[in-house]
Amino acid sequence: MADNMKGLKRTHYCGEVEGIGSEVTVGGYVQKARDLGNLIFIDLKDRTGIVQLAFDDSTDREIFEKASSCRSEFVLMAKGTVRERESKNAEIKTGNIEIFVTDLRILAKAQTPPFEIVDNSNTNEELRLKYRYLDLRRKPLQQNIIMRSKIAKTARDYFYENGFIEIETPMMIKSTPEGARDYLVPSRVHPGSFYALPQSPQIYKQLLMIAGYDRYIQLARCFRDEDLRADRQPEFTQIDLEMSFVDTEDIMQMAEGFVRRLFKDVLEKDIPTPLPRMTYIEAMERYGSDKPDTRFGMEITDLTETVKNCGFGVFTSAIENGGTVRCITAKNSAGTFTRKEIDKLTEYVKGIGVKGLAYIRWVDDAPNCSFGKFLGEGELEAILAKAGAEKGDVVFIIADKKNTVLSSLGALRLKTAKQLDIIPEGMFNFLWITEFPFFEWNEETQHWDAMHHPFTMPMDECLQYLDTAPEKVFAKAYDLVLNGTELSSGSIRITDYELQQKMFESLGLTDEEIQAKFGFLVDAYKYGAAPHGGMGIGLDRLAMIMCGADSLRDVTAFPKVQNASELMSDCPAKVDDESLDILGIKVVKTEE
RNA sequence: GGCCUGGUAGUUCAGCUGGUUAGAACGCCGCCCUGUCACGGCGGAGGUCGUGGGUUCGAGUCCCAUCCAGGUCGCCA
Repeated sequence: MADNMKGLKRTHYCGEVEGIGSEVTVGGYVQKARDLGNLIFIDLKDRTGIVQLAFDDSTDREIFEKASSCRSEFVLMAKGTVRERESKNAEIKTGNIEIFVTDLRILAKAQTPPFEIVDNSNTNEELRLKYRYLDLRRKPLQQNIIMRSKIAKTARDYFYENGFIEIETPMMIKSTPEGARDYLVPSRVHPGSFYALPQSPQIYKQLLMIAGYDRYIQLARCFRDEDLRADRQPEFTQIDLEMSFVDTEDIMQMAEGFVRRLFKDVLEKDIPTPLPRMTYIEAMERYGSDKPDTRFGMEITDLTETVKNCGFGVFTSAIENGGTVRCITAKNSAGTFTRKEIDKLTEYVKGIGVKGLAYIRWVDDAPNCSFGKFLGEGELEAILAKAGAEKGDVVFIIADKKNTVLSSLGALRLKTAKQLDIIPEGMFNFLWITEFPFFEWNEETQHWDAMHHPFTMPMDECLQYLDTAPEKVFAKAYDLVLNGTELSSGSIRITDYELQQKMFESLGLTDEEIQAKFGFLVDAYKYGAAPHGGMGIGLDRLAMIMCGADSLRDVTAFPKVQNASELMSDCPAKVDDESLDILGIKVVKTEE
């Protein structure tokens, strides 16, 4: 039987013990016990830090015996006198003192954990996730979770101070087949009918604006049944907000105020505002991405004019077919990008839909050009000059349709930068991306889709092209990018009933479809709505970047793994037939 | 769904072109130790080499399949 806490009350957290000569009581987990024979030291930890417990020959024998039986991760409560250490430890906050223990309780023994619970654990993540409650005892993870809490608090503080009202929207809603796949929840009362978990509170927050709540905020859980990435979990949290009587500028300013406040309060960093802005088109042209990482250069160069008359058929035929030829120049990379490494990069870009990768690798005096034998006199020099290449550089060139060239060079830019390790640490580069195209041509279905969502307001000057030239319509949409990660996405909404109808028509939706999918929302706008818009800021991604973590798993208490299961509880799991019967569900296909 | 990487004591890893009894460090257990803090010393236990099949006189090692995990493309209005 374990001891109890009777007669003891905690006076201090471990990391906060002070006051030589005073009597304190602490509780915590054994980090490490050092038994020197007639002298025992125990490092006791809690979420605030570590304090050393000391036992020697003047310690009561019973307590001493108990101390010598302590093992890692035992849960203890100890009462004693704070005294100066004979030899100090500058590494820890409480390194000058120790507690000479006069009462010790073993509140719980602990099995030897399946992995060592230490700060710099190298243990396989699969195992740590299976025993997540042990992994969460580690300091780095505790600090991340605590920082996440501070971020959430700052968000509430800031937006409450600015007149926002926190309102909860439902977690069980109607499935809308647009966008990501929904997680479905079967209804018992209506067999064969399903709720969906929200991908975002989008529709509800717009309804709240119609209802006159003016400024809304919610730390909203969102769900998307799509494959995971390091920066994508199937359930995640958004700092979701919406404002009335505003245009783009007002919302961006509000968001910038939040960013400034957040980094000041949580990281004590000054983020200069206004934050830089870039249109979608400029971002694509310069970085090949709608979420460019601007912490390093290596921007895309257009070689089309330079090579349009050159002897290399791959380039000229791409241009003749309306395509383009562009490149990125990786400075001082010829040592890293050997022929073998370039072959790997070629395979990589082929995987994202490009036919090939041309390169010029400039080592020594003679640039090694993959298409050199097709070039006439002076042509190689012209390309190198245009690309800004010098000795030691490698130029990567792709010729294809414009969109393909830009996005593949954008991907290559990131990959090569990571390989070259030229992305600076400790920087926080924010960037607004504005003026998104409203429509996106869908090759599969051969019609125009909404790039953002169909309630997004077109820019005022683009309304004239709605019927005639959809490609010229840009949206009042704005994404906030941080270090190449899409942090937030927002827009001004269409508040005009007639315009909304027109947008649906342009997207090829029939009246029946509109009514079935968004009938209640469309109807609501008949009753009058102030101009409004908002955004959703990814709390998890924000926490990940602010913590310097590489994965959302490091800032999520109980994350899912790549196949969307949770290793600790082993969910999702089958349910018994009776439960299915009640729901009127029959499983016809199962994974073996 | 595609591609890439990985899976060997509790943990992190080594194990060459197939060849005696599969090793190391840390952890764990026992004994010793009065100023440790990566304590130290001595001793010990611990392995179906992810799983299944195949090739071979012989497989941790080669081949096929499969499972699990990570990364990524598709996907993510």
